[in-house]
Amino acid sequence: MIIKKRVVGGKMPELPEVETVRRGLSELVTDKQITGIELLYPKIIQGDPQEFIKELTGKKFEKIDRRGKYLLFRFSGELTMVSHLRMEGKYSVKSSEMPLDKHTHVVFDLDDGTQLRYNDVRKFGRMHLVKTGTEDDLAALKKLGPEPTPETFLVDEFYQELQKKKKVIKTALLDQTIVAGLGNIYVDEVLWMTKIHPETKCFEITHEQTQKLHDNIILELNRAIKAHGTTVFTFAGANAEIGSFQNQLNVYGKKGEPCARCQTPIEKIVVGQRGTHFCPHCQKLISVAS
DNA sequence: AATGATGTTAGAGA
DNA sequence: CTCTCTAACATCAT
Repeated sequence: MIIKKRVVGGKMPELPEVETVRRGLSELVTDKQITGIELLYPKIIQGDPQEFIKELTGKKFEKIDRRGKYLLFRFSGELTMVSHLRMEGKYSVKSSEMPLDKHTHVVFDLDDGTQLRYNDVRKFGRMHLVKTGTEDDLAALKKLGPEPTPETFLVDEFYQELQKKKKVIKTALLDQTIVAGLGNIYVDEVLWMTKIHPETKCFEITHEQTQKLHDNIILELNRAIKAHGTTVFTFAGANAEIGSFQNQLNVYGKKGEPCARCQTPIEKIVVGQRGTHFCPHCQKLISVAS
């Protein structure tokens, strides 16, 4: 007996966590066939739940892709399930013998006696079934900015976008339309790395700062992917913490602790209704124009 | 005990 | 179109 159950997905599904889930789940479900689906909380499904069950039953997992924080499950029959974990969504593959967790909302029965289970305490996650190739027509994916890779995320375009925006940089980086994948944690980290105050107006950020910010976004997300995000994998009842990125955070959740660069205590404020951590010494607000 | 905060995003309203 | 605020929901800390 090796692995009885495995939970893939942690509490912080930003891009690195979603990518970690994608990689972990790919190994667990690829080539398996869905023999049945139970919807314990049908609101997770966008569109007609009965149609969702009917269409996917009998289909086989071919691969899993990712776009921003969205998982794209590719099935036989030209079907794609677009899945967003929102705040606390998690997938697990377990034997059908294992009791269901209290917050399991969707169960896919697989042809090897296991089940792919979707668990989500706050029920914010959503799944959407579309014909493969039409996923970009979904409003959510259509407006998504470039993936944060050197090939797709271009400094000049980034700078042009920022120059057009009147809102503050923290809010802009969170909204997924300029660049996809950053969430509250990595935005705070990346702004600290680049020494930009989170309330800096986008149009006030210089080209040089934009270049550094761009490079740091790519660097930081890749570092986090390498550390497997903060994902917790569960092996046969014993927890094994594989994701280790929380050890590399510099400001998120560090209120009152000394800044790693200058020892000034990290402050926590609210920006755009989101908790925001920064170093008041390293990240000065240059202009207060509003 | 009641209130506020918690990783996200769609949708409403200005 | 852009921007801001709230709702969706459960749990935990204060």
